[in-house]
Amino acid sequence: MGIKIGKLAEMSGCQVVTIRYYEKEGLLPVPDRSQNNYRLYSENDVERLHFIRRCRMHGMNLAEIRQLLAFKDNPTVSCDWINSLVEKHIAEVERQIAALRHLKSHLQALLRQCPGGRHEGCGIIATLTECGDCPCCGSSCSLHKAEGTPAHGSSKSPEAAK
Amino acid sequence: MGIKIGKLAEMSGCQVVTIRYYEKEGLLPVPDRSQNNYRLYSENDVERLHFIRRCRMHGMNLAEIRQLLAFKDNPTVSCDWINSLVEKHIAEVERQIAALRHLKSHLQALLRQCPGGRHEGCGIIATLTECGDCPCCGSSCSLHKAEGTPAHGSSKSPEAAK
DNA sequence: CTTGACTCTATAGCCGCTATAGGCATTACG
DNA sequence: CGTAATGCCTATAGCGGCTATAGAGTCAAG
Repeated sequence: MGIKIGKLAEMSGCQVVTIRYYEKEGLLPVPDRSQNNYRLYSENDVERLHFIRRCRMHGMNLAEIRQLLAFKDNPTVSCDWINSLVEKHIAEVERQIAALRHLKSHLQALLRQCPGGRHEGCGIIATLTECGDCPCCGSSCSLHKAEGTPAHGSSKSPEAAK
Repeated sequence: MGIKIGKLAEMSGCQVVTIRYYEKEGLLPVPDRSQNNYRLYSENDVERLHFIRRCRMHGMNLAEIRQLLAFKDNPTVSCDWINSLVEKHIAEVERQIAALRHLKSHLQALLRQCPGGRHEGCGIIATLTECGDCPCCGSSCSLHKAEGTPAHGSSKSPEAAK
């Protein structure tokens, strides 16, 4: 008892600022303070933070984690909704995998448009400029509509937790 | 010539605000204005916006699109870097697919922990609480580290463009 | 003449953090 | 004892790619 925030961060593999953020978001309880105003955590908090981190890695967002924590703290109703939640996530993951596979085939088709080394008339630019149906799957291709494809280009480098 | 922003939005399948946003970001040129201060676009702008949208659907971020547009406007150098860019995206997409597949197996494992209908001792909660190795792949499982898994839970519903 | 559809600007919010600035507390070393 | 390196504190702003809201001007139809 009396774990400081840096130690907790180390134990849970997340950042100090993230812990304070979770506190602000109401996922972690307001902790005791030492006489010099440092946050002091207990073993309970360690477990709770681990739970939160594990949920995050399973793709849960903070609102869902809040619900799960509320249930965990006070499991008065059936947990069927948790099964449904997980099923919903599985379906969403499957949707994303399908979208990414589709995207991949598009990108591969793009690559074939340009053999490289050329100084003008890049086939990739040309293909991206064309208004016609896509060479991969025609006018009904879902890439022609706004689809919930994750913007992989903007994902941070993992930088594996030290 | 003289396409108003609403029409352009309709033609390109994106929102009016998004067009203004692209202008602010320097992807679309500052357009002419009608005498009542409405933006007026040309066929060139239509093509440019289509190009941008198509790039977005291929997972390019705005910085990358800026580069592609600069090249398109003034293709003085070799386009090899565009091939590399697309290859980089393919690799990233593959990484995400692998991560999502892994995540899916985790979620499915979670589902098996709880047959449902029970009023306490939910197996999913218990599994997420446990500190031990994950039931799917042991302590070395990448889900135990911070991995660049897209937060599918927070993705907006596609709401397919009208 | 009012209603409704469209346009304009400016600002704030979304998510889950991450970064920065400025300051206090503790500890190690000389 | 001084001082430098940590670690902790608060508060605020920024990331990406939009989306939402507020408040106001413009225009055509009924």
